[in-house]
Amino acid sequence: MPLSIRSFPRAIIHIDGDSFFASCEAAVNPALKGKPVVTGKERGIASSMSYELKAMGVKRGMSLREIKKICPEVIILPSDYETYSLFSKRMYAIVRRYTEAVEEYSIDECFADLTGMRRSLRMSYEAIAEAIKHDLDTELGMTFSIGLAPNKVLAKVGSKWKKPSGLTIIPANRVETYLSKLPIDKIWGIGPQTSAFLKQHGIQTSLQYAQKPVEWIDANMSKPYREIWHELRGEFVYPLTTEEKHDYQSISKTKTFTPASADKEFVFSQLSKNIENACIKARRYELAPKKIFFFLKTQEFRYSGLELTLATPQSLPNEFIRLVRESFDKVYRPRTPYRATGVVLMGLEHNKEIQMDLFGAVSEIIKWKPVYAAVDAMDSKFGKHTVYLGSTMKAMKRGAHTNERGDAPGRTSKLFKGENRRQRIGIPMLGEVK
DNA sequence: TCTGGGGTCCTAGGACCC
DNA sequence: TCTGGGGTCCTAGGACCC
Repeated sequence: MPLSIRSFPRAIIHIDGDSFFASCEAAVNPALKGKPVVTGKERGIASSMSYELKAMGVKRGMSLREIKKICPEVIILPSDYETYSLFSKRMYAIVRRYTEAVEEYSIDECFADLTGMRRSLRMSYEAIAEAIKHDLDTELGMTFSIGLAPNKVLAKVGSKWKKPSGLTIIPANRVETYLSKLPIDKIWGIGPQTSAFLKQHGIQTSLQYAQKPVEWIDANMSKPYREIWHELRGEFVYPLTTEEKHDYQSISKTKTFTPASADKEFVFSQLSKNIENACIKARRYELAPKKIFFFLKTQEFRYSGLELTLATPQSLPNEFIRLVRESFDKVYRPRTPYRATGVVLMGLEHNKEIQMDLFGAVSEIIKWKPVYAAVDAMDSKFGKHTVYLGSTMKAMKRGAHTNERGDAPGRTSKLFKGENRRQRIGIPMLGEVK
């Protein structure tokens, strides 16, 4: 019995940039086209690689040393997220020429809802998908893979079906063809834990999962996996999130440093820097966290951390740094080499909602406000960390010669030429925060 | 996969209230 | 003082994604 006989109740496309970071690099520098290119130099492991390298068996996460053995003429580039984000924005803009209903899912992927567009565009869904692909490929100078299906999960199956540069259409009445040989762990949202569980119950393929009786699904699976089951059967469950992001549940900043360090002040300054960065982001979205979680990560990848709560939600780093300083010794173990620190800001409220009842605390915040407004203005003019706190200084100095991407001349993208974005002045003007 | 960095959502259980 | 039932909020931990 067919899973679903309805034709297209909805037409959802998923668009996925092929080898996105490596392709952006080649689009900016055409001399790289057709060459084995990998990004991730700053980490020493591959984050994105061109199809020339994929053909040789190079995979994400592989060490660059290993890749050099496989392909001695490989071109290794550091990640340049500013350029990639720019291409990402261009991708969204092109898709929006066809429909406003676009979900910006990640830097190299988006969903769009084409339902009802056949009439206004006088094109079939297939023709619309082809036109979008044509515009993306020619205008961005790289290829994209597209899936067209009745929902997001199946559109994802489609975009992965043929890569690179594929366009795969999965109508509801042909779902079985695509799912019958597709391993269940290839489905978006089904990870190693769930596929191991399903395997124990004799389920290997996506079709076997989709064909399980609803009673079995309800009795054995939690909500996310019940929803996936419905989508695999051609139903529309997951709506697109098309509004611009203006809210976060949490904001986090973590940074690894090599080599690991047992120097207490250095480790603390790394935390201080992460706090500053997280607060910059919170202010950009006008969010005020009321809780902070900070942690240290040892060389052995063990974590120790602490969660702290503020009397008043706010987004200026001073108070967070003071709090973290106070309880730092509860987390830090002397003579232990740490490889990373991180902070997570939680309980985020929109600034307007902050009540003005705790007079002392609020007036303290108000006092600092103009200072940070100026800091944010300088950052947007000259680049991040034009100005930073004294407690962050150790981290800034060391950053220049550790694994920071750095701002070496010549690596600044041509796309930002003249904008002076990467310039760093580094005046510790706010002084030490105790 | 010898391991970056940034997120989301769901579930179960406890505290507390009526 | 005890019991029953129901609601809300919060937290910790798990699983997954790019």
